[in-house]
Amino acid sequence: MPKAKQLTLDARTRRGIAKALADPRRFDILRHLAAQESCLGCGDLLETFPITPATLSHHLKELEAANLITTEREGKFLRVQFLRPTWEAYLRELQKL
Amino acid sequence: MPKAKQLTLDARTRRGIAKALADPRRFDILRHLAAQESCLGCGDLLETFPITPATLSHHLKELEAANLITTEREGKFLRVQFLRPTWEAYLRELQKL
DNA sequence: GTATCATTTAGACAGTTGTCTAAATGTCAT
DNA sequence: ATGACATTTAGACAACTGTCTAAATGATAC
Repeated sequence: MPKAKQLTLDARTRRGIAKALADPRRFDILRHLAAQESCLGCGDLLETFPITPATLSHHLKELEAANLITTEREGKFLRVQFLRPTWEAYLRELQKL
Repeated sequence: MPKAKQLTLDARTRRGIAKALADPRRFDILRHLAAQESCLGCGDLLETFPITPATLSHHLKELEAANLITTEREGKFLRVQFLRPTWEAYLRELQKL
C-alpha cells in the first residue's frame, strides 16, 4: 500500500508560520477559517472581525505567505480556504521537540 | 485509576507562547533546552548561540514568562529547564483547530 | 462608459522587539 | 574586603509590525 506523502517543513517555512501565528488577530482569523467546511469570502471575515478591509488584506497575505491558507478569485469575491496539510505539518514539526 | 490532570491554556497564555516561539533564536534556544535530559546553565547556551549574555537573559525572561521554561539559581549559576507540560498543553491547544 | 461593490496598494504612524554596550548586582573563593 | 566570574538591568537604536486612511485596481451590472 502506498505511503501517504507528508509535508515536511524547512526552518524558513516554520519561522513564517510561527510569525503568522504570533499575532492574535491572525490566529483568530485562521481558527475561524479552519472551522469552516469550505471557503469563506472577505465579507464574512469582515463581519466577524472589527478590522478594515486593508488590514484584513494584510493579514491574509501573511497567512498565504506562510502557506496556511489559499485564496482564489471568484468574480468580485475572494474565496479563502484553510490549508490543513500545512497546519498538520507544522504540528508534526513542533511535536519533534 | 486517577485521571492525569492536563494543563489547559487560556487565550492569554497561548498568545504568550506563540510570541515566544515567533523569534527563531528563541525557538532554537527552546529546542536546545528540550533536547537535554536535565538543566542547562547560561554558559552552555552562550557557547551554543552567538549572542551576548544580555540578549540571552532577555530571551530566557520571555520563555519563562510564557511558562515554557523554569530557572533556578544554583550558586553563581542559573539552571534552566524546559517545561514540557506547558509545551504539550500548547500542542493540544493547536490541535483543536 | 458609469456606477457600484470587493479587494489591494501606498503611505504613514505608533508601538513593539531583538540586539548591543555599559554599568550594576549577585555569588563565591581567597 | 578584594577579585573573579555569572547574570541582570538600563538605556539606546534600528528594524519590524498592526493598524488606519486614502487612493487604486478589478469585476460586474446597467
